[in-house]
Amino acid sequence: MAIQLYDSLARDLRELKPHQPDGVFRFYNCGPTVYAAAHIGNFRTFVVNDLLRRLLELEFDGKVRHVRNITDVDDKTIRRSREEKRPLAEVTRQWSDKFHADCDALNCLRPHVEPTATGHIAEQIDMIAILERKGHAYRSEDGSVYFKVSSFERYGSLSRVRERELKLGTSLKPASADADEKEDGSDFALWKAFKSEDGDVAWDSPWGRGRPGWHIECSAMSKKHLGETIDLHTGGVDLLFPHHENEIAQSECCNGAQFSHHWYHSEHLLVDGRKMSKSLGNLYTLDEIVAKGYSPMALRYALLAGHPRKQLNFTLDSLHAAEKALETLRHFRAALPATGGDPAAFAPVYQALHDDLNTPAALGALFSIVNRGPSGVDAAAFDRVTRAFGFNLDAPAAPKAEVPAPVAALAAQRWAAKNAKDFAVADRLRAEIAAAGWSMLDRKDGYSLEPAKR
RNA sequence: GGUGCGAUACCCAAGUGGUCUAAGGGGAUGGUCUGCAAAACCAUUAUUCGCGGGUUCGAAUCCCGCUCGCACCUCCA
Repeated sequence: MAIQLYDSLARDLRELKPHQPDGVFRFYNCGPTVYAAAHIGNFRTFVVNDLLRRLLELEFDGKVRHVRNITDVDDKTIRRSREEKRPLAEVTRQWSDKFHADCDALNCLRPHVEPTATGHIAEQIDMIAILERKGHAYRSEDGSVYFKVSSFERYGSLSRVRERELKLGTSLKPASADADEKEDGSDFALWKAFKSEDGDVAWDSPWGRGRPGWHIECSAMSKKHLGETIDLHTGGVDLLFPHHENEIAQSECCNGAQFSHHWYHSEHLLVDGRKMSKSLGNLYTLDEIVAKGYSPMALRYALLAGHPRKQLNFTLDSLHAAEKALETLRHFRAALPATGGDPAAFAPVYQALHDDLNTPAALGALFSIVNRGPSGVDAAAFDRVTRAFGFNLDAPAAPKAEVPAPVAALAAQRWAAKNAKDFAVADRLRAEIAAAGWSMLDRKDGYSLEPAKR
């Protein structure tokens, strides 16, 4: 069964397939802005895209070209660089590295190409120049260049922004900082003239010194690395408008060709039923999750436990559930015979994944198989299916915490008491160890200590 | 004000006209095992799907109304 995926532009499920004669599936995923550690909401999008990438590679026999950019110049990165009095490149390098480390921990495959905005200034300038030449862009007094939205008939087809604008109450129309420079409020910057706040971040261009606007980078990098027309463009729902709407306008006006055959947007993560925000204190990074004793793999599982096109309410309970579920999969894998079994047994799992990335249904189908027991299950087929999900079952469940000396001493005493069959003392010591927040696990030949489970 | 999404057991979450007396995970409870625990394994845990109408032989699923929640509306994945 082919992969069916919701298309945000067509507003319907559509089959994913390569459109170029070489049969390579071209896939662009809007990547992170590297000015701080990414949070778990960002990672939901990247984990979902990683799952999609894995399914595409299975479906098209590895003929997939996955591009995910890094936004390394924008208002936020510049602000961070100035606040810390460090060069922009140093700041963005730090957070790119951190992003990569986090993605590795979450078992996300590296994209085949990971272009940066600063590495594609010339390509962006080229596109802007073409847009200006074709009459889709204009210069303002200060040397900025704006895209003329009214010059693109189909503008708003992705987000239906036209309908929205018509009905928009005037009171809510926000005053944009550069409103005076634009001919129309919905026009957007292609090139931003240099301002003193930009410090030393500036490039020469036909319009003077400045820097590219945000939207143009994806159009330029997509064109360079995948061509004028791609098979799929993805990102979080927040990018639907204005970012992707603007990308379509720029790319199609510049190239005179359809930009992407398919658009996909994954929904946002909520934390404890609310939007993540610093003021609510519910914004987590991967490091914070790990510090709470959960594994990155559990986070991956938890992020896939809800349907990607539905808001997912993330809670620490969901990480606990994920950790347990992964443990069940590990035990099941260990119980599988080396060979034999029906390789087609996991078809319902793939079927659910191919049906618009229905990860909850797919996990349900997987556990239905697991619950029937290991006999007759093909180990290699099981490994393929866990690899498709991107679950690395060899990854440690959780980092080992250091046992405090007093707890270790109590444990040694209890082990001695137990071996002396002084069970009253042994039980008392177990209770003390538990009160200290630890569990003592007895085996025939010894014992180990673990932080107490909730 | 506009746009979109959602409401399924204690929590999370599939299912969108009959195979649903509703998948799956967590939790809880009981059992096997264990000196006792833990882990593992086994079993149980919604005749019901926000509320009220309607359509249909048949509805969690379609239609109408209502209530509640969430998100988005110019640079946030």
